[in-house]
Amino acid sequence: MTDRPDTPRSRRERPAKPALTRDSIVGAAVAVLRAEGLAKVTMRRLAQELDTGPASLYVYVRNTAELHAAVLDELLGEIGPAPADGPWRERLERVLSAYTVMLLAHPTLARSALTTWPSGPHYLRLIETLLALLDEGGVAPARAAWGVDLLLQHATATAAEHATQAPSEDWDALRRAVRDIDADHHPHIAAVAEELLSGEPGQRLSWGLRALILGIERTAVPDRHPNPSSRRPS
Amino acid sequence: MTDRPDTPRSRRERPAKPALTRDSIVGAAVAVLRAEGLAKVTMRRLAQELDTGPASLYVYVRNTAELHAAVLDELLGEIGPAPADGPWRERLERVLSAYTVMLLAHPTLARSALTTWPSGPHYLRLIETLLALLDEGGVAPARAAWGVDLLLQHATATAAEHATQAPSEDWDALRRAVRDIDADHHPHIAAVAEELLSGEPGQRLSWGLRALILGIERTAVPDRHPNPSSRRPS
DNA sequence: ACCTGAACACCGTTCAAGT
DNA sequence: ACCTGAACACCGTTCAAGT
Repeated sequence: MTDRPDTPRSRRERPAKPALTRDSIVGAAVAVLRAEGLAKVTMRRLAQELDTGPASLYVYVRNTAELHAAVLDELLGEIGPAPADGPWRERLERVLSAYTVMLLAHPTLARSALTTWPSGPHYLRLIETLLALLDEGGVAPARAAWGVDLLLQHATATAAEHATQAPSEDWDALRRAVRDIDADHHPHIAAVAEELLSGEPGQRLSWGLRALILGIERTAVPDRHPNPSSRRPS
Repeated sequence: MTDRPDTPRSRRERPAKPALTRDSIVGAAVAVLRAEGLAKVTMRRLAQELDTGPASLYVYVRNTAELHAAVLDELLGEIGPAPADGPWRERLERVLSAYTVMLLAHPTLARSALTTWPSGPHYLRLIETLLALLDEGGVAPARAAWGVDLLLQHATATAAEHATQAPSEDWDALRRAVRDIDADHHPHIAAVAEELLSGEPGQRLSWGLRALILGIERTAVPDRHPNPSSRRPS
């Protein structure tokens, strides 16, 4: 922040044009995300922020989707490490909740995370943490591997669901449709109408995660190399 | 298609301007979706298709998200009824697979379905079918109600994951990252690297659905009215 | 190699004015 | 009430030309 008079600067009006690098682009993207949401994290807006034209960004970032993935990985760095004590199930649930809560602050980012596979360092660290906890719980490695995918997908999709433009407008429509259902044509919906709509978001997330963990523990993954002699009972 | 000379028509060049109704808009949307994908199902394009200006569509459709939801419900009408024989688990899996396969043909539609809650008649019919199958399997109603949400979310998210613009580009990045992982820093990832990436999409979907169903069956939903005297063991 | 101005080909939505 | 032209305020991405 200190002004260094010996630094040559061609323009005096702006607070020093930042060097154009991948990091400076992602940094600007995170700043805009925080201040105005993902909708404003566009190539054009970032170019403006970095005092250049949109075309320049394409030297460092393949496209908008890749940029959003980089932003997500950056935010992922901010969820703390896994809690150290307590039963593994609870710790697993807490890590995934923290991930979901972070995404809930930026649901549109969750939406893009479902489509573009993140592969940054913080995402890999999260996967490592989840695998370690499942391993600690004695979950068979193959199930754990596929399970991580299922758990992250659930967490991400749960956050993404909240990325509506007009919040609770189509949710209202569904609620009305379920409440006013014709019991003759849809007896099962009518019977559980209240339950379909009940529950705090936090309760439903927690229930979903626990159901998933149980299912992962107890559902055998198909053999990768179908070889009768090496088949172990599961 | 027959030309009826007695029908008054102000313009002779176009094949008769269709009446502007919600149905004609959704119909045009489905046609464009089939021919060119959801990316082209825009207000402007539809207006052009219906020989009017984009502003006219807003009389019948609140916004683009609502339009996409209507399109999804329309397509939902085309997946046949639930299979009649076989164990309930298998039939449940088959209904959800059919839903997923339909969405896989239009992954971007799956993406929007995660955000905008559909509430059309065909979607309600699907929910009814799922509840009926879970009921047949003896799954407690409250678990079935929350479970339907989980199952549909999984099916939708699985399809949405395939909605990449540049297919298998970031997936390649993740695969490289996992294969080249540093075993010292990420021992668990290194140990199951192959499993993380293994499996046919169909196998993983099937495994995921079975894990979910099991978890739903066996995970108790929290009491809605916490009342000690009415608490039943689960 | 890196950077960019300008262009191409689009968007969603609103609003005042018409019928 | 229904419909619309025109405008407002944007997009992502490419490419030829510059340094």
